[in-house]
Amino acid sequence: MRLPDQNKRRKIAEAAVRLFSERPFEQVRLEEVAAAAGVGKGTLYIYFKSKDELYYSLIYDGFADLVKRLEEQLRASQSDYSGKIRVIVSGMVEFAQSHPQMIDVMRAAGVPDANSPWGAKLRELAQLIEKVIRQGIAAGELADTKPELTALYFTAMVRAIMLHGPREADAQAAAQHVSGVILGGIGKHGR
Amino acid sequence: MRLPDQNKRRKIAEAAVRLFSERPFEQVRLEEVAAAAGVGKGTLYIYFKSKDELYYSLIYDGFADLVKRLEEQLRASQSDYSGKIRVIVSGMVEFAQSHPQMIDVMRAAGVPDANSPWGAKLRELAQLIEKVIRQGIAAGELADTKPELTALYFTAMVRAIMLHGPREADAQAAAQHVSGVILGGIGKHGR
Amino acid sequence: MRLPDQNKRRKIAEAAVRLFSERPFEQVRLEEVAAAAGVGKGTLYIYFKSKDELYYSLIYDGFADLVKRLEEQLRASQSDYSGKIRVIVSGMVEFAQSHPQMIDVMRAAGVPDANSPWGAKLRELAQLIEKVIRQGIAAGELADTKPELTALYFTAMVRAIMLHGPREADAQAAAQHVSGVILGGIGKHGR
Amino acid sequence: MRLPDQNKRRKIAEAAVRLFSERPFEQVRLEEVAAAAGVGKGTLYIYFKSKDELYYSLIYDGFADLVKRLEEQLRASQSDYSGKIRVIVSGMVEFAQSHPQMIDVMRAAGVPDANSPWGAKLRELAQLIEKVIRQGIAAGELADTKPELTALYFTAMVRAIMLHGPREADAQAAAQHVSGVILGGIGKHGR
DNA sequence: AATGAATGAGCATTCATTCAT
DNA sequence: GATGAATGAATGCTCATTCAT
Repeated sequence: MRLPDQNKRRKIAEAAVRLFSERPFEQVRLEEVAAAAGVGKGTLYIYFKSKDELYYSLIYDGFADLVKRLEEQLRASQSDYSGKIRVIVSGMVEFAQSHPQMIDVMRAAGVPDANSPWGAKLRELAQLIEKVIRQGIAAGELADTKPELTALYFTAMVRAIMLHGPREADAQAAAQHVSGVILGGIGKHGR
Repeated sequence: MRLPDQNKRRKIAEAAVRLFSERPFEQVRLEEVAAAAGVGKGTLYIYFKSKDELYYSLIYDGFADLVKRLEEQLRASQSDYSGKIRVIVSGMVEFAQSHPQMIDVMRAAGVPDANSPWGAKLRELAQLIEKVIRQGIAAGELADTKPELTALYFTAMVRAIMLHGPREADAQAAAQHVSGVILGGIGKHGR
Repeated sequence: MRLPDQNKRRKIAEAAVRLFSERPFEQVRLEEVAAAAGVGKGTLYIYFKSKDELYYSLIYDGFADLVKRLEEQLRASQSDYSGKIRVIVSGMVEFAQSHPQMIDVMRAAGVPDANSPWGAKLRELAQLIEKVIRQGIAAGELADTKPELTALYFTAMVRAIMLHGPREADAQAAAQHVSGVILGGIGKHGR
Repeated sequence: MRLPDQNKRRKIAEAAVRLFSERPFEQVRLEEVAAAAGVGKGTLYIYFKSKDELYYSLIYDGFADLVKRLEEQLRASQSDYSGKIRVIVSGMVEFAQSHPQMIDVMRAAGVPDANSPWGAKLRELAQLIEKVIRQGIAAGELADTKPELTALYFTAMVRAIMLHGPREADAQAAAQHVSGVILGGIGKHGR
């Protein structure tokens, strides 16, 4: 008797992420996913209850991973709040780079149901960012009238660059730019 | 002999926009679109070659409309470049508000094929924004190292608010915030 | 525009009855039914909501037809109650002969849900028989302590002959035998 | 080395009979049977070659058991032929009562292939009954032109009562009624 | 032009059976 | 012997598209 192989689950997830990032949900056949993962079609159903569950669990895992990384990086960071903002943006860009699929996966997954596990994770990410901004404001280092909206811009901007930005764009340079705009805007100050 | 009835075409387009904004592409049945438009299923094929063509032509028309409005508003505007930026953001938010479907329609439509008509329109919008920024820089009023990236942020931020922003959010207040962040960032400039 | 063709519905029903009588429900593929009926697979779903509905509507129609025939034949018959019993058995055997499939179709359909339309029809048949027996009893011509059980024997006996009886068995001779056993059993023997 | 455990085989058979009597063949999953029997799915295949074999062997065993009981009861009985008929019907009803599943199991099992082991057993039952009738005729106690058909009625009538008869129906009263109808029909009425 | 009946490719999911452990 | 993870054939149903009327 073989035991449920978590390694196999990972192979399936990886194959699925790849395919779901290439084509929208409904155009990905589970048969392909199985073939790409090197398993039988039925095996998918041992590890995931349905196509939907497979799909959404990928998104959830992706976000959960990102949130976890950011929390660790923020905890480790000793910098001021501008620095923390840069850490967040940089982390998000880096994540988007090493998981190029996730961006597309997220694209295809419409507006999250607030109650869905992955919708909750997305909200968690926004709240993490919002918290940092508020702390920065309290520390007198940042100024923002609607941090909850600004938090949304982070993901939106990173996503925009990843999706539509020039392909050659050096990721860290892009991250710098995003951080720069968020922190300083494009208006000339000091005048 | 009846001529292709442009009025009927519009009724179909309106019904389609409504439905495509409620559910993703693959979940909208042409039969529903026909029913909602009050025409027969076969009639759709007189005015649109296929489901895809119907869908993408909606997006194209939406963007074309937006670009046209913005060009007019910018031409009419006498303000400085900060003001022009505000005009653009405000126009985009207003458009998103009066065409709440478009946002979702755009969401569902993956990364545009650069060659597709609607991809071209989207690019046109970005270039319009980029041009204003560059002119602002030339005029010494704005500062931005990568205007082509910043241009992307506009749509991304407006979209983020529309999709995930607090429902009560007053649209023009949100537009102000977006403009504010773009123009001034959230860092205290100590100046 | 073609109108829903009731002729086509009948062709489908006929093909389905044939196939369902050859093999049990789950072994009949709708694709075969469609092919046998000379229509496309999707056409089945225009006339029947699902495989189940197709199946049960066949049974219902079969029973409804039988009940209707029997009622007519009884109304036309001038004979005494023994004669009426013979009319019923003869009608049932004749029906089973001209619809050899129905017997098997009914076989596959387990115990009828009392609430299902076809369960109701089956009950109607039993009640029709029971009523005749009770009238015969009231007329002093028949004697039976449990007409509601006897009514059940009719279908059971006809079915048994059709399913397991010798193939050469002349149908009307078999009907005679069934009637004979039943009447011998419940007829008063002048003692 | 363990020997094939006949106790385990029986547990599987019991679980299977229960489930096959609740739902038709194709709706019973072997996984359930295994679970209900408290064994692993693979174990079923040690004791039964396939789902079909499991199923038909249940039916065979049921009929074999019934035939064996009837033969014993007939051998023990000292009564006349009417009495023997009553013994048979009573035995069948009793059997159906204590094996309520078998009735349904038999229902689901289409017309027996005459060559299948269980088809042969069913035939054996019919022949047992037929033989008694013929002996009764020879003894001048019964009269029947087609004992081979009458034999079929036994099972049919018992089955009808079990499947469709009123639930409250006292089993032995029902048996009496069946015997009564049959005997009234084939008994000499002193004329 | 307009219609909706007809079509059939396409696909998620189930489940009997196998086989590595 | 016993197990249950793995497999993939099999099938009901949907829906974009066509076309007879």
